[in-house]
Amino acid sequence: MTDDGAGTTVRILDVAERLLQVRGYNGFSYGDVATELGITRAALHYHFRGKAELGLALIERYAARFTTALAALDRTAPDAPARLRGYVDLYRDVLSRDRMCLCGMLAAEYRTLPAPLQRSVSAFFDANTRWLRGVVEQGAAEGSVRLAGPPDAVAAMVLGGLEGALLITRIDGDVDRFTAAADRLLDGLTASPTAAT
Amino acid sequence: MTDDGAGTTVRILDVAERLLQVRGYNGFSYGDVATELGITRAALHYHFRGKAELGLALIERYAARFTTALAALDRTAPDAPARLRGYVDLYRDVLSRDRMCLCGMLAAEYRTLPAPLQRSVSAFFDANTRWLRGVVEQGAAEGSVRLAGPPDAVAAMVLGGLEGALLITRIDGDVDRFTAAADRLLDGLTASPTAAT
DNA sequence: GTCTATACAGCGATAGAC
DNA sequence: GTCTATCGCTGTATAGAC
Repeated sequence: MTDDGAGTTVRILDVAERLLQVRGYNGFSYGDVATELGITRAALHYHFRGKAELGLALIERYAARFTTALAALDRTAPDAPARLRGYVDLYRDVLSRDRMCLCGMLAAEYRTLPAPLQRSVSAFFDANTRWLRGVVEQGAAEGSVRLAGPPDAVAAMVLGGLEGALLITRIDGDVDRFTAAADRLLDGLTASPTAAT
Repeated sequence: MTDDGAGTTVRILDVAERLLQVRGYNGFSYGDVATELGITRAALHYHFRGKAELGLALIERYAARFTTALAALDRTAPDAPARLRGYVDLYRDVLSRDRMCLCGMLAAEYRTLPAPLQRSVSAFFDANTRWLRGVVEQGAAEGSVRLAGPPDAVAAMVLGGLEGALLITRIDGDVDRFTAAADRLLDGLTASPTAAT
């Protein structure tokens, strides 16, 4: 391979990603990352010109992973309700690792971010909303999803609902409470009132 | 009155509150507040021993205001659906001033907060969840709310859904998108799929 | 590719004058 | 109640040795 041997760049990304998801962009420093890796801050500047570049790389890697996961759901999930359940699972996995969604965290700090990061965060949510809108439109067409409003509004509700449930339940790390809240969110969409989980 | 003349303490709280709701706890400094008020950082330390004490005062004032607003809803709103709509309005008002919910912001930064702030943030969400649970239980009893699961889970869904919708729509300040998403959140609760109210 | 050394701005906080 | 002055620490970032 043509990487840098031990894959220092990847190890930096891994550590920084965890710090960003747990503490936020303004809550971790180059020093935190360097200390944890046993290298110096100066060494970090070799791999990433500055904190903004590191942050941008983190968003892009995260968004790429998400895109892959959504494509996998498109392939494997048989129908819209299954895709929505799979989408919820993506968020629950984040919570079960004691983290906030990387872009949800950056959404809170949005006004303090360098412009390129703002653009990437915004693009992440646009892509998620588009995917969700497609799923609920498909579900409405095949009769498995009940649309009580414009597909865009339903997509925004699902996206916001999951980000918010993550934000709140992460306080005490209660995965069951997240799951219960997410189930209520979905069964207003996918279930007839008699078939609750 | 027995205040400090021009009400400097209140003016500090007002400025700091806005900075906290827009930039987050780790995104503003004593210097930011002092500069905006035309005083020095040292003067700030006269009114608040440190940033943590300022933060605590901000949460407590915010929570007290919220408690007052919820009590007002209990008095003025005729039934559960009206109370829920009034609750949504509280969040929309925050968004229309281009801010994030103060405690929602602190929830994102939770892991970086001093312990007293963590306790206060946690208490804020507990109080909101209790109030929402009471409202949906009342609504279920009077037949105006359809409970698809435990009242606690429904309350968590509403709270998380609104915090998340706020978090996401604040990116481009789209109040209409927030309203649309919040409406979808509520009409899964207050409308039956076969017969809207 | 990683280091030492360093620069410089900003942070929260304190002491003491006015 | 606000100021000046100062402290100690941390922040990001750079230059240049190895």
